[in-house]
Amino acid sequence: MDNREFTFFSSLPHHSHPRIKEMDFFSNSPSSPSPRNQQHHDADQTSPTHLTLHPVNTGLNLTCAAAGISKPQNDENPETDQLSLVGSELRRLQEENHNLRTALEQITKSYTQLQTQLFIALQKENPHQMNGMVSGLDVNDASVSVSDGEVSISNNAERPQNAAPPEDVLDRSSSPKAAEQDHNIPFRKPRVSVRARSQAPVISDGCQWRKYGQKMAKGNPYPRAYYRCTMAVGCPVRKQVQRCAEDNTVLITTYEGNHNHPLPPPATAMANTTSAAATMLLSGSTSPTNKESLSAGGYFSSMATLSASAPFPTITLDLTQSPLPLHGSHLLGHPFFFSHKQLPLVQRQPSCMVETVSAAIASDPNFTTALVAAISSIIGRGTDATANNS
DNA sequence: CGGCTTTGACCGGCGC
DNA sequence: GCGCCGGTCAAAGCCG
Repeated sequence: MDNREFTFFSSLPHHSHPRIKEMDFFSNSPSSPSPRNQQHHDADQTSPTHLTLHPVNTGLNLTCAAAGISKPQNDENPETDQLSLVGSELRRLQEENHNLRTALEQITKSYTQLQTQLFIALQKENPHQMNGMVSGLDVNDASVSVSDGEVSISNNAERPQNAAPPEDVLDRSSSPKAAEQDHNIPFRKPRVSVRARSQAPVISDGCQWRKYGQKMAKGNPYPRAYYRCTMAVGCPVRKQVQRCAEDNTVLITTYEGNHNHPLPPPATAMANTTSAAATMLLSGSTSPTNKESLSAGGYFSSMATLSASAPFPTITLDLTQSPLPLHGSHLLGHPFFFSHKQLPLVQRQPSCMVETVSAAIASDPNFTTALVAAISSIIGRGTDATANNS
């Protein structure tokens, strides 16, 4: 697996350091090597009570620390000048930060698109090799597209050559044989599988589900339950819930199909974030080493895989590493896995995506739940988008 | 009474 | 062709 994404994103903090170095507001020395050192300076020199500066709230603490400095024996004018200097520097840095974030957004977007295009091009150029890599996908009929940060996973074998509205796609989902007869191509539905630790029989994901069956699956002592989405009439989305045979604390939820209705707010909010995750997952694998799965380059390699070993192309998210691998070395650089504590002041991502995910990871115990619903929606929107584009 | 779960029957795909 | 298996159906029962 290549580490280009890792290198790309993990380089961000390094790039940021020289900028942050200029933001040593509290040190008498104009050059502090890092925000961490900045904190030490602050605690050691200006606050005998070990005033700690949270990296995210540096601005707030800056005000407090500056106000807390009482040096009556010193002349007031140099301090005022210093404050004004700090203020102007802060404004300059904010502007610079804005520019950097804009540039980063653009670069990230371009990079993701290029990765996707390269992957598709490689598939077409070397179908035999790629067939070995994605044995379950009909390479010539599978496509991955990214638009506006949203990923579209589609298998053109599922739909006719002429344009078809989402409803038609959904209809075919319920009658796979018809699609197979029409195109003489095996029908494959994309799926999203989420592994999460839960003692509950099922994780609530904001949608309403109705159980319509339960079976004992081979090789697993735990029954597999079948659910159908009942949030809207005729919604074809289904999910299977089963405990992991090896670890009964792990609940495996597999989603299939496209919602034909708006998602609940929690799922909708997370949909954008997980679409980014899926984008990274799909775009990071131009040279997979595993023949059965396309592992996400860099950040998602430890928790998400795109498996095409059939019969269904399946994205699997492993959320059983609890807590989430926020402290894993190669995840630190990914926007998806930024925690607030690790975000330097000027490197907070501009989109609400990062805010939402970071907050969810850090504080929301239902993160997994929301994530599940969101991923489910991604597959739906992706297929719909591709169907509409064709 | 409507919606949901339960559970055995049924169906189609697939491998031998 | 047969049996296995996964997935779905639908009748019966439960529950608020």
